[in-house]
Amino acid sequence: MDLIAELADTDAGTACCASIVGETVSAEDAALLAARFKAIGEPTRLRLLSLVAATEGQEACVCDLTEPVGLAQATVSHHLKVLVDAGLLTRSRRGTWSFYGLVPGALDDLAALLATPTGAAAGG
Amino acid sequence: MDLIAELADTDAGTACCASIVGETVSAEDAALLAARFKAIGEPTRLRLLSLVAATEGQEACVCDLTEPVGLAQATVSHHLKVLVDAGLLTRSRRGTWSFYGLVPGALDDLAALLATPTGAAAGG
DNA sequence: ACAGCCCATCGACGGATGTCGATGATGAGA
DNA sequence: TCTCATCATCGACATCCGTCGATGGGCTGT
Repeated sequence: MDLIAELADTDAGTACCASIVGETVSAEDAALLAARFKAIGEPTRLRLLSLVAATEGQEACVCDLTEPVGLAQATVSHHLKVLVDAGLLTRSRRGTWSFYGLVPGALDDLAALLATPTGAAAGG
Repeated sequence: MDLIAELADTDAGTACCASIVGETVSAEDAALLAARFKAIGEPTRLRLLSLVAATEGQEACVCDLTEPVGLAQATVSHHLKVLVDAGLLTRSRRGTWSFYGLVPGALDDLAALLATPTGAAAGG
C-alpha cells in the first residue's frame, strides 16, 4: 500500500530505464513498475480507464461509470482510487461530483517501458 | 484460469483495437487484456521477464533465474508458467533443461494497447 | 542399474484483493 | 433548516494469489 503511495513521488519507469528489456530491472524498480501494471491488470479498472478516455473531454464522474461496469458505487469508487494512486487518473471535485480524467502521458510511459528497443523487429 | 488459456487462442489486443483509449473496451476484451497485464503486474514476474530478455540469446533456464530473484525453484517455475500461459514467454525443453524465451512482439502488442493515438501529444 | 541433477506439479498456508451494504461528509436546491 | 443526490470510507466476507517444502518424472553420466 505504501508502495503505491511512493509512485506519486517517484519517476520510476520514465527515469530508471527506457525499457524493461535490454537491461535487468532491479527488485525495487520492479516493485514500483509492477504496482502500476497491477493497477491495469484488473478487468474493471481497465474498462474504467477506457471509459474515462472515451468520455467527452476525457472526464467522467462516478455516476456515469457505475452503470457501464455494472458494479456497486462503492466498488467503482474503490477502483477509481486505485487508479488515481497509481498515477493513471486525476480526480477533481466540481460541486457534488468528482470528475476523473486521464493523466497525460501516464499510459504512454508504461507503453514505452514494455516496448522493445528494436520495436520487435525480430518478430516481423 | 481458463481465461488465461483463452489467450493462446485469441488475438485479443492486436485485433480488437488499436488502443484501450479512444474506444470503449468490452467486458470480455477487458478480461483478456487485464489477464496479460496482471501477468506482468507482479514484481517477480516483471524481473523474470527482464532477466530473460537480458540473457544472451534471450533464453534462460530455471536454474539461472532462481538465484537472481532469490526465491524457491518451485516459485520461479510457477511464475514462469504464468508468463507462458499469458503468451509472454515460450518454453522449450533441451535435455534436462527448460529454456524460456521472450515471445517476439508480445510486449510490443501490449505497449501498443496502452499508447494513446496521439502519443500523449496533449501532455507533452 | 544406480545415483544425481533439473524441473513441473501438488497440497497447504498466510496475506492480499474484489465485492458489497451501511454510514457519514459535502454540496445543491426548496 | 430540511431534503435529496453524489461520493469516499469503513467493516466484513469470500476468493484469489504468492510462497514454500515435498514429491515424482525425465534425462545424464557412471
